[in-house]
Amino acid sequence: MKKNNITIHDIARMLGISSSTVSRALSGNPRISLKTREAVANLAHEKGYHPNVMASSLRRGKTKTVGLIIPRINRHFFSNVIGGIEEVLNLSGYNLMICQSDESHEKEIENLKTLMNLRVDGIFISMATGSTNSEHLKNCLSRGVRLMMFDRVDEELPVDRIVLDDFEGAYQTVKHLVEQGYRKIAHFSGPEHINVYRNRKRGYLEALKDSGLEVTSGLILQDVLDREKGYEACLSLLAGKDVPDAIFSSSDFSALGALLAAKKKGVSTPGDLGIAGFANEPFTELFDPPITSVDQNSIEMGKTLAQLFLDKESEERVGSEPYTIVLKPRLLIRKSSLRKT
Amino acid sequence: MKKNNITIHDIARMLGISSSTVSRALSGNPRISLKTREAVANLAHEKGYHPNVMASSLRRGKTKTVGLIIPRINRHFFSNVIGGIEEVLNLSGYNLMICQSDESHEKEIENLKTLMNLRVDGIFISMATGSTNSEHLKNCLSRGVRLMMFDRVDEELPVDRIVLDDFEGAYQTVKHLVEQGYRKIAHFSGPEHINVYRNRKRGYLEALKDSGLEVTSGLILQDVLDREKGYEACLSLLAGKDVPDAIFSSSDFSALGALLAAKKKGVSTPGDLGIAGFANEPFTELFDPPITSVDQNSIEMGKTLAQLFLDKESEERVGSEPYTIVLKPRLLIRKSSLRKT
DNA sequence: TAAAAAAATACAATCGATTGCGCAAATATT
DNA sequence: AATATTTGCGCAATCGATTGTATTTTTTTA
Repeated sequence: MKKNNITIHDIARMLGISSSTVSRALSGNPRISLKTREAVANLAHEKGYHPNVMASSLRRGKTKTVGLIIPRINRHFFSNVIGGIEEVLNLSGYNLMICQSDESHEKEIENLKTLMNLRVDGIFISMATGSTNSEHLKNCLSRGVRLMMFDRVDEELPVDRIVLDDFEGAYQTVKHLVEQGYRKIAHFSGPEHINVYRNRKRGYLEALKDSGLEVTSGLILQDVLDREKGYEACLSLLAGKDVPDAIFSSSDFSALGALLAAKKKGVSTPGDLGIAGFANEPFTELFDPPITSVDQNSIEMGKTLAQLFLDKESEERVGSEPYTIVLKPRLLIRKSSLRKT
Repeated sequence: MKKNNITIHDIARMLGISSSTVSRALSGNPRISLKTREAVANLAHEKGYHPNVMASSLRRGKTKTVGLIIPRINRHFFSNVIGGIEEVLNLSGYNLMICQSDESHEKEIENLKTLMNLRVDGIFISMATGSTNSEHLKNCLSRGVRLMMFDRVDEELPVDRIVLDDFEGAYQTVKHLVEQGYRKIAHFSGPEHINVYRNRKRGYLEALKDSGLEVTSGLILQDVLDREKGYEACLSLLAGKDVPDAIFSSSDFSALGALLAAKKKGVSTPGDLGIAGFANEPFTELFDPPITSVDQNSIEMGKTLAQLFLDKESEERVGSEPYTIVLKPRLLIRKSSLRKT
C-alpha cells in the first residue's frame, strides 16, 4: 500500500492545530469545542482520512479484533457460527480473523501463534479432531489471552464455553426412533476425546436404556463421520449378523453415506432402515427421503459467544468466573425416520 | 489481552545489549555475531517472546495481511478459493482477513473500509451481486491500494484479474447436451451486470448457433440462481408452450431445483429432461441422478491469485501492467445429461 | 606498535494515534 | 479590578519494532 495516507498530523497541519486536538476531536471528546470538532470532521471526510488501526492498537493495547479458530469454514455449522459472531461483533466495531485448523493439531497451534502475534483481544476456538490434548490452550491462558471455546470444547479448562446440549439432542432423536417402532438402533460415533461425540453417544445409550432396549456393542461404530465411512459402515452392518433397523449418526455426512448405501442395497428408508443424522446440514432436507437431523442452533451460538465476549470485555473484571452456556438443540423430524404414518 | 507480553526491550535488558541488536538478531541479520544471535534466540524462545505485529507493521508500513472480500464463505467455490489462497500466502508468512459481503453493495463498501483501515497489503475481491457499479473500487485504487479481482470481476478496471473461462465452460456444456441429442435447451442465467453470468450466457448462445439451433427467448430465464427459483422456473417451463428437453443452468443450486421439480412432475432426467449446472458444488454428484456440472478450478484460482500477488509484491515495480489470467474450466459429465448410452 | 580496515553493537529517530499534564485564554465570582 | 474557574488546546511521552548512522571493539595490515 502506498504511503499517500492522510494522518492526523496532516489534518492538524492543514488546520493549524495540534495532532492531539485532532485525535480528541475525531473521538468526539467534549473537551474540544464543537467548532473545532466540526472543522476536523469535515476536513477528515474531505481528505478521505482513514485512521491507522495499527498505530491506534499499538498505543491502546487493544486491537478490536477477535480471532476464530475452527476446523473448517465450509461446514454449515461453522459458517453459521461465523455469521452469528460477525453480526454481533461488527456492531461494536470489532473484526474477526478467521483461521482454519483443518482438523490438525499442528495447524491449530500455528493459528494460535498467529493470533497471539496479532495481539487479538480474544480467541474463539472449536477444537480440531487432531487435538487430543490442550497444552497449547493452557499455554495461551497462562499468557493472559482471553480464550473462549465453543462446540468442541475442553470441559476441564477454566474458560468460557458455549456448547450445545448434545446429550439432549441425541436422546430426543433416539427416543423418536424408538417411538417410530425401531428396536435395533445402531450408532455412528466420532472420536471419544471430543466432547460432542462423547455426549451424543451418552444420549444414545441413555435413551436406549430408558426405553428398555439392549445395547449391542456391534451396533456402535467409532469414527464414522464422513460420507465414505458412513457408506462402508452401513454396508457392513447390513451384511453382518446384527442387522439394525435404524441408524442414529453423529454426523449428517455419514448418515447420508448410510442412506446411499441402503439405497444401493435395495433397503428402503424409512421402511426397513430408519436414519437420523446430526447438524442439520442443508443437504439433509434435499434428499429422497429427506434426512432427520438435529439443528445445532449455530447462529445463536455465534451470537451468544460474541455477546458474552463483549460483555466481559466491557466489564473489565477479568478474573470473573468462567461461564458455560448450554444451548438447546432442535430435532427436525423428516421422512427418513418416519415409519408410522 | 494482558500486558505480560515480552518485548525486545525486555530481552535486551536481560542480556545487557541494545534492543536494536535484539531486533537484528531475531531477523537473522549477519551483522550480528552468531553468538549474540543464538543467545537472543534462546532467551526469546525461553521467555515465549512473540513479536508485536502491530508495532512491526506500523514501522515498516507493511502488515503482511491480505484482505479478502467475497459474497459468502459457505459456497464451495469460495471456500476452496480461500483454501488455495491460504496455502500459498501462509508459506510466505501472510495472513488472510476474510470478509463477507453477503451479496450486498453496502456491506462490500463497509468491508473495503475496514480493510483499508487495517492497512492490508492487498485486497482480493469477488464482487457482490448487489454491486452494480465499481465506484468504491476506483476509490480504493486511487488511494494506491493493491486491488486484485477474481471470478466476479469488473472487466474495465485496471487491476489484476484471475477469472475462469466461463464462456468456454458454458460452450462445452451446451455442445455436450447437443451431442446427447437435446435440441430445445433452456438456460437459467444470472444478473447481466455480472461478468460470469454474461459470459456463460454468451457461451450458451454461441454453442446453440454453432450447432445450428435456434435461440428461443422464452427458454432463457434471468436471475434464476437458487434452488427455489430453479424449482419454480422449471415448473413454469414444463407447463409452458415451449417445453425444453434440457436445461443448462448457470448455477448448481437452480439446476438442483430444476431436478427436484422435474422429479415432482414425473419428468425423467436425463430421459425427458437433461440437466447441467455450473460450479461443481459437492452435492451435484450425490443426487440421483448425479448432476452434470462445470468445475471452476477454484483451488487453483486461489493459488494463482496469491502467487501473482506475492510476485508483484516482491518485484516492487508497482506500476506494472495489470494481468488477466484466464483459467480453464472442466466439464464433469454425469448422469443427468447422459441420454445416449 | 601505530594506523587502517572490518566487525559488532549502540544511539536515536521513526511509524501514527493516544493521553496525562500543563498552560493560556475566556468566563465567572467576589 | 483582582482572583478563581472553566474551557480549549498544545507538549511530549508512549506503545514495540525497525533502521540509518554513529561509535566502539576487534582484527588486520603496514
